[in-house]
Amino acid sequence: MTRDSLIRALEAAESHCTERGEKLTPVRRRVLELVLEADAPVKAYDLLEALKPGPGAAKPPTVYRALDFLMAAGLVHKVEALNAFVGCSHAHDDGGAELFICSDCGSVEERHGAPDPVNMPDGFVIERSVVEHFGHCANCRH
Amino acid sequence: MTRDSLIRALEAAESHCTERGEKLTPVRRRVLELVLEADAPVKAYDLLEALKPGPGAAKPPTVYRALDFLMAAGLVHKVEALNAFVGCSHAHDDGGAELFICSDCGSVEERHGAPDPVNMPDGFVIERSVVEHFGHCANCRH
DNA sequence: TTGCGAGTGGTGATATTATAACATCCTTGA
DNA sequence: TCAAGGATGTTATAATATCACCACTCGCAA
Ligand SMILES: [Zn+2]
Ligand SMILES: [Zn+2]
Ligand SMILES: [Zn+2]
Ligand SMILES: [Zn+2]
Repeated sequence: MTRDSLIRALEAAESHCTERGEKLTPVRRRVLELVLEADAPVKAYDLLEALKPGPGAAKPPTVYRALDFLMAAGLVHKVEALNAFVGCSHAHDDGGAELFICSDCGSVEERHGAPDPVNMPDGFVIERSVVEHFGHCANCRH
Repeated sequence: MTRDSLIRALEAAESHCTERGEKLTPVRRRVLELVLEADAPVKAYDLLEALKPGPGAAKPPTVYRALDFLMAAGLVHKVEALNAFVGCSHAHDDGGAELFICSDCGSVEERHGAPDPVNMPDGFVIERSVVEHFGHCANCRH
């Protein structure tokens, strides 16, 4: 992610929060920035490390609170199978995204609007879906 | 799961392992039994507790090794979003299953053969997919 | 102005989930 | 008999996540 697009993403996040009547506070903004800067899913404790140099050394709850907020706002997604987090440039409030994660380079592509499963159990109503595909991206195929 | 079907599942698991040239040892068998008995995804440390009464009190590695083995054999799946495990009655060696998990009662239904995603990034090759749907089963709809 | 209350973040402790590293035991077959 | 591999036991620790409590700030109403 280039410097410019990072700045644009942060501005978009700012107004996205405002629209929701919420505040993108400095801590939250900094965490989002770190997640967006990373070129692969990033771990909570790596964020913690990255925040250390700042004035108050951050503790775990600080990071997890920020991540919870950002996830609720649709600005960050959790990769469940990795216990790691990725930035989202779409800012969609609906929970679900379909993630394609390259096991070689760590790059993550996000897609939306997957159709409902074909073979759903009778009467089941989906509330939230976790869909994570692991494999090799076009750049990493040998 | 009834007593009878539990026994049948264990027998099937036994022969499934034999076919693969592997052994369903007592620890592994016991862990599989516990997972199959549960009517909801079960946590590793709950298994650990359940194994305690036995002769040698089990330690974490024991449980995780058994789970690793059972997952490799396709007898157990991990629910990534819950850090929990469910038994599989299909014994499919290919990694992927599509899970429908009721947030009310914890019941899990498994389906297979979901079609490839429609909107895949260009050139991406999927190796393993995690698909977990959370919602409400037919019994729990209000 | 004063005081309340919601929201936010700091802090120390702790809970939960998972693995590393090494020792022991047991089978199997040369 | 002995070696090799695999399965398990054991101790410790790493990695991930939450709890409980306090302090600060801001907006707002009495
Ligand atoms: Zn997204
Ligand atoms: Zn790649
Ligand atoms: Zn299965
Ligand atoms: Zn249900």
